[in-house]
Amino acid sequence: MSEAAGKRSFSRRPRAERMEQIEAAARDVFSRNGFAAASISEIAAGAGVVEGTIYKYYENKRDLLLTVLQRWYESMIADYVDQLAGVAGLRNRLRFVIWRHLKSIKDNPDLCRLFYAEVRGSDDYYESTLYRLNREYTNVLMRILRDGMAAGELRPDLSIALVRDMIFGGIEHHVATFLARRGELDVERAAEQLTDMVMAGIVQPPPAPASLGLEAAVRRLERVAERLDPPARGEQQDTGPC
Amino acid sequence: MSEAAGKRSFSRRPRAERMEQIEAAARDVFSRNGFAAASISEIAAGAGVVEGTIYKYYENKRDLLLTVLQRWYESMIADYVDQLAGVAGLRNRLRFVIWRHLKSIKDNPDLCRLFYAEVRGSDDYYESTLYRLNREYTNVLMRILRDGMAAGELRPDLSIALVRDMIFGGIEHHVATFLARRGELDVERAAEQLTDMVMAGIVQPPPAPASLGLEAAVRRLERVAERLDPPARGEQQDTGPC
Amino acid sequence: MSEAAGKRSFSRRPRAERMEQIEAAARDVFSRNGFAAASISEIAAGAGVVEGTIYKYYENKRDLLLTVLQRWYESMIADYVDQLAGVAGLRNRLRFVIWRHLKSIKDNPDLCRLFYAEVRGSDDYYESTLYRLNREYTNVLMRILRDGMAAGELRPDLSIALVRDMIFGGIEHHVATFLARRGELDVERAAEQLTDMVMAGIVQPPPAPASLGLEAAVRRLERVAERLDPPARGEQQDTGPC
Amino acid sequence: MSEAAGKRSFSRRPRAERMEQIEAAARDVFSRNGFAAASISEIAAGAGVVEGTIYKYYENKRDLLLTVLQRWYESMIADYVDQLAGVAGLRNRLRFVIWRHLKSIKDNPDLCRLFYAEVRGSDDYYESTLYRLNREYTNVLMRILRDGMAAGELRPDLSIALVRDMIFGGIEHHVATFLARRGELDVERAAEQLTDMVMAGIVQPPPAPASLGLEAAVRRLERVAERLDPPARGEQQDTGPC
DNA sequence: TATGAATGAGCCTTCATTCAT
DNA sequence: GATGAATGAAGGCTCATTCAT
Repeated sequence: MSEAAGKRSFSRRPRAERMEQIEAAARDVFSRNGFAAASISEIAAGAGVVEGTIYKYYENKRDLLLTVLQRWYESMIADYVDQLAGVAGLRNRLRFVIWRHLKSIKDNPDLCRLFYAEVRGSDDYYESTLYRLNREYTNVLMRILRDGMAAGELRPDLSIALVRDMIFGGIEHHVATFLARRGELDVERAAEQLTDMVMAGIVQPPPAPASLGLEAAVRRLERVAERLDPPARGEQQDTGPC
Repeated sequence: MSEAAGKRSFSRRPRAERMEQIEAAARDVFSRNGFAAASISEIAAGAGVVEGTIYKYYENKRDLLLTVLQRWYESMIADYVDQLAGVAGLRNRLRFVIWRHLKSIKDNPDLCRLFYAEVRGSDDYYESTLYRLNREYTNVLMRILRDGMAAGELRPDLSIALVRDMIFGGIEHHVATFLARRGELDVERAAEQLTDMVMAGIVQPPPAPASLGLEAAVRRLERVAERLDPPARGEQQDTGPC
Repeated sequence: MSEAAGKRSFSRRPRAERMEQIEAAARDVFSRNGFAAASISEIAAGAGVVEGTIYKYYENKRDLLLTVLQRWYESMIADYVDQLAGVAGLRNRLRFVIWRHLKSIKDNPDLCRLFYAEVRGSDDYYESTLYRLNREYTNVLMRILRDGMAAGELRPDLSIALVRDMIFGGIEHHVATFLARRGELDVERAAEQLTDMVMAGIVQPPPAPASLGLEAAVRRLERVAERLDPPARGEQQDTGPC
Repeated sequence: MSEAAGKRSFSRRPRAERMEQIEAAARDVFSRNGFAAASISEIAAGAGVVEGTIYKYYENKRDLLLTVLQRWYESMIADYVDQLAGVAGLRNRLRFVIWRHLKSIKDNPDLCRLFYAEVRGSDDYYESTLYRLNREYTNVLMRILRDGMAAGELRPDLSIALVRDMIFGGIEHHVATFLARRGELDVERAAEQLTDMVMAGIVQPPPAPASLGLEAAVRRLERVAERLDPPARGEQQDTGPC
């Protein structure tokens, strides 16, 4: 029902307007109360229609919720690829994706909460348009990763999907307290740190022990060479005692 | 279990035993139907008591859910620290934490789903015992990270909390399809990959400093060789000493 | 009334009509069982609607009760003032008020019992419309009393409110056994006696001032007679002149 | 059960003590919450016993309420007649009864409210001990009234029962706002006014028109007598001109 | 005598959804 | 297309009372 957006184009305008009214009201009420506590009658009142009218446009309450979230995702995707095109370099692109995701959450915590709490994890999600949109959305990151891997910038043994999980999962976990209205969210800082961590990992790169052994070996060779031919040119090395 | 069909047939039991019966039944029913669709009467029937009895032990339906999940968390925490004590080395410990978390999810996907879908994200969560247990649980990882940082094994500029978010968030995102009964979960593989990714990041390390040193050393050796025997032949190899 | 047994058989009715149906059924059920023992489902069945319909018109069970009693009060007030306008003289008006109140109780003992037992004395009563109606109702008496006082017919030192309490309280106490189905109620007799008692009090009036004056006058006449004809006979009587 | 207060005298002490504890707790809880909202478990907790124990002493919750109110009535009756014996004169005695009743209400508004709201008007009341006590209590007034009537102090045509209704009903109506915690209660003032009103009624005793006519007639007769025999002795009268 | 675990019957209420107008 | 009255199922929860221990 909601998918069939406008069959007869000559009556499309009022229909689209009605739907916008309803969806705006629904977004408000759902955001404020959550799905279960939201009532169709309140949404109807907010949209200036009666309950029955809503069922002319949406199959049921849940369809309305999904539609509201769909609109959100559509708006998020709209200029995503375009904007990304202006960002060059693996790191920058990765950071952009992370930053943008954090920003979307910060800008619409209520919708985000709805999505996390009411939609994702439910059985019908994987058959929904919302799921397809979500895949489209996350695929942007996947492509960046694949490109980076093809370019040799990323380790070839990685599971791209797992990297995606780590990024979106990490973000989601990070914003949990913010979404629960129990903490702030510093988008810039989190984006920077997450990008950094994802890129470079967490371990302190130790002075590579392997090359130390090689170094030592080379030095011994050099000493040998020096005995044969004492240093006289420009390069300095620490030499052992005689 | 459902033999007690007689009228007013008591079966006075110690408090703990009754609670175990009820909680077992509740775990089943909640797991099967989710919170909303679970009915107290079904739980009561499963436990072999009447509905009223349940309210002697639990404030309300939600309290019962939280208690069931509490018991799960308690059991997860029970031997956690002990087991971890047997694991040495930052990487191993990190991998153990990740592996164990994945394993808990794989072993109890239903409870896990309940926790994600019904509890976390609700308003009362942050005041619940469950929240305290969850903090206790995640603190194990936090301590490992802090120790690793103190030992200089981890980069000192990290946000420990963000590392935790990335790990648990990454796991959660990764298991989503499994929890939705739409995919398998390879605990070992995921643990290994996640540990690796978290530790080392995703970028292809640029030719390590060691190899840089080797290059330099080789050049020096070439120069030595040139002194002994000016270049005349085509191929060069490192030869042993006399 | 209960013909509508078909599945999903609507019988769309104007709002007022539906409410009348429901209130009639409610009045019956409440009267028969009292508030607590009355069940919404029984009321709904009696009204030929389903339970949910009742909640379209009334907030809750109690609101329904209050509405039922409101209607009663409204009907009592409807022609009250008009009828009273046809009654002249303080005593007659007072008697009419008392008589009418007794009559209302006799005509609707069930509603009256409901009002006394379930509403008056509860916390929400003083905020209810019913309370306002009750004040309106009793104010009719108050005005009569005030008028009587202004006209000098009533003692000026009276507390009007206390007179009202004595009248309505007296009536209420008097009808208690009748309401408890343990006695009869003779409206005419009670109205007459109460009016009389309220008006004149209970004490035996000492020989009225008028008779005192008569006594004195007779004595004076005797003295006049003595002057004309000094006492010589035994018995004295008042004799005419000449 | 509660009526059989102490069969075996050797275990009476502890039994009586227990009952006192329970009744004290019950009085508190009933007073605070009313009958319906009072829970046996709260009463039990307040008395330091378990629910089951209460049923050893009282048949059921209502029996406990009636017992609590019985104790109150017993205490009210205890010294009633004695005190009244010290009051002489119909008016004084009547005022004492009214005053004492008002005072009892003021001292125990909660118990009074319970009695009015929960007991009186219920079906079992007329069979209860409480009813017998109440009759005993009101009979004190009835006797006063009968005595007053026999002594000629009260009008012989009164319905004693109706006078009682007017007094107790008037009091009850008057204290209603106080019991609803919405007004104060001035015992002395109310007692005085009510006594006065009951005794003397509300009408302004008019200068008896009948005796005025007689007076005038007598005066004419006196003027006749004066013409026959002009005034010369000590008694003064207001005489007309001429 | 005291305990206190267990009983068990019901009712109010909600609200998404339908469909006659 | 819009209306909005009516549906109707479903379930959490309470608490006085009982009775085995």
